[in-house]
Amino acid sequence: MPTLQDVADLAGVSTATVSKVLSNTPYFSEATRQKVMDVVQKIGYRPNLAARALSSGKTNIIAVVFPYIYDAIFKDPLVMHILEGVESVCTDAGYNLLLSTPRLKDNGIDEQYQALLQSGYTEGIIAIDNVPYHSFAADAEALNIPTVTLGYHVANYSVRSDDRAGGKLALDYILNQGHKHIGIISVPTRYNTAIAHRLEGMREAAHDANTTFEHFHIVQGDFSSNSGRDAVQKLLTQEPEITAILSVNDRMAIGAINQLQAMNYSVPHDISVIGYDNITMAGVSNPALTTIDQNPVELGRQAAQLIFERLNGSEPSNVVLLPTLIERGTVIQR
Amino acid sequence: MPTLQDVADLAGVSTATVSKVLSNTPYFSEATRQKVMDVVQKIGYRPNLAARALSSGKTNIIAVVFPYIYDAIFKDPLVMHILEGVESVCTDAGYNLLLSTPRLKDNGIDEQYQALLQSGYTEGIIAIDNVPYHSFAADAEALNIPTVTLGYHVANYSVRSDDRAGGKLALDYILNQGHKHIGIISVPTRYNTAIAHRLEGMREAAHDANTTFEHFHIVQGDFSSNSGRDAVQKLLTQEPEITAILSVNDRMAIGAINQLQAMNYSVPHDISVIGYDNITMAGVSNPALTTIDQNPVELGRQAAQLIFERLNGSEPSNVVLLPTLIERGTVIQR
DNA sequence: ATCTTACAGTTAAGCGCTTAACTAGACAAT
DNA sequence: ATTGTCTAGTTAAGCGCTTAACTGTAAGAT
Repeated sequence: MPTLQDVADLAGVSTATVSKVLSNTPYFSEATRQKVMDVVQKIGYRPNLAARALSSGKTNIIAVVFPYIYDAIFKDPLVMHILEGVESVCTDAGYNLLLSTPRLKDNGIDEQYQALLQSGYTEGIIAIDNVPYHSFAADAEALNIPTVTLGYHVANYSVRSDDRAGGKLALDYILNQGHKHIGIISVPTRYNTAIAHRLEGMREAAHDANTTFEHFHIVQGDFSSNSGRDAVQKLLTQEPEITAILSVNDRMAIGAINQLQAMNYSVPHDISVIGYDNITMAGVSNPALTTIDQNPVELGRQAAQLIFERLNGSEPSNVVLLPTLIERGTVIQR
Repeated sequence: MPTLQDVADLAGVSTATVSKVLSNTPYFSEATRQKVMDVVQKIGYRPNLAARALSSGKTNIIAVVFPYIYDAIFKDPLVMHILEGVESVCTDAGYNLLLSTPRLKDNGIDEQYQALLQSGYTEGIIAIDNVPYHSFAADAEALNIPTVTLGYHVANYSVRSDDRAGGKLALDYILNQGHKHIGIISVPTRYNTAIAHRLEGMREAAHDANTTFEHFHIVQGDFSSNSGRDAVQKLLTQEPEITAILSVNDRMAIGAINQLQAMNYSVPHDISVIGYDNITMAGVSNPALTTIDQNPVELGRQAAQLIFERLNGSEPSNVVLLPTLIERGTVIQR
């Protein structure tokens, strides 16, 4: 593999000059630039990034951190869509993407993650950070690595979806369709701040509609569609008159629909269902699921943009994206 | 950030000794080992990987290469499951994962991908490589970077699912259930060698059952569930007596089911459907989809294992994994 | 008593870049 | 004629590791 030295020799200049030309640092003449670039082209020189990293600290690597916790992250389409957004911006900026999936250990520290942070490899970190009891982004910031958070942890430099608005949007919609007896499928919120916000939004919607959130029936699942099935059974024994079910994610909503159909309820005619996330499946389930879209690709994009702004020395402000309602076939007027 | 030199100074030994201790290279005494490790522990030293990479060529980075082509890879659950398997093995081996999504350019070369390959960052490459007209794995091998292929391209060092066996498995099953009038939803095979093999397997199954593949009706989709819907309509106008439909992926199968239901056919009573891939949705669709599972997580695992064997200097042989039939609710006896 | 051999550790070069500090010429201003 | 400033380039140090080559000691073999 050709080195800078090779280029310098062939072009008849010093390595410093080659380096300057390649990084567009003054001062050099147009003639020299040409000479250098010709050689670069000819021998197919490309810089050794490890050497550059060691010497300059610029690694051209952004790490995306997905904590490997309660839920298999590789099964979560939301995560993948975020990754898609991050990828597109990083690629355009000429950066490489490193995937880190730290585990939450008993002593609070994932050795490997810590080693990565201290390895000098990561110029910046984008971390999904919505587990209440540990912030992987904070680990990075502690080492002065520029970090952007997706979620609710660190106040500085974060992008997130407005889950409160999303929760409100969902319940507002259901209430506006005239539903009174409503069931909610949630998860234990200590696992997930985002979900807590969605419930807050629902509480707000209830209040605005002059009813109280406590009036509704709420059962806990664990994000899986099976837990959605179970939830339906609990819900219907608690309150057989339910006409609408809100789920805090689509998978449980789809599980709920399947269970309802198995119990010979018709969706939406007997019972309406609304989900949250707009996963692919929501568009092709039967009937197609009405749900809330967080626009996760855009979340990822914005996060990547924020990182680059930080790397360029500016102080970007947080971004909060508004979710949107996707009306499909599982909610009707009552 | 503390350096090797710091450790050496504090432990009262040379950097060479520290390096030896950390890499377990003989010769040093147990006493020295203790001294060094104590200091390492105390000041929280962790090696700078860029420096190590420059000096030794070992970067601790494996790149996973997903060509960004016809289909948005971040939407493909198969890719994600493979990634999951790769991740688990790499993490256990203490390696970091770099994600590369090269584009297929007109001149055949993705500058950024090429730059990555020549950057010295990647110790090994795992490439999904099933686009017939370009091998990204070959690009890497050309630069002497150990590569493992997922797919059909390079003969040396590859892991793949036995798509021929899978195709045969699917059609055998349908034929054994007594179906005679069969429709097949495929895609243009010049896009995808794996699909071509599945069709080959079906051809074999037909032959074994003393019928001919040409006897069946075959229509082309594009992997999307919408194209599955369209396919059903074409299929039923071509041959209204169809009692079973094979799709080469689950998404089209699910689209097909939705369309059938919309047309008031009952699945499986009027028409049986079998998919391929066993995506999450297959388990929770209604009725749940009978399909073929490639065990993609294991594919990823095996690929990672192969890479590490290559890095350790051995010459592993290719692995071919057998897919399995997942019997659920969309196929019945006729 | 001498020669090996094994062990414990050090010295120093070098991986391929970047960059601060320097040189030297050309031109403008005083 | 002197000083200052700008431009175009070079020299050389250094980033934090690894590793080949070397030194010195102690034990074992003859």
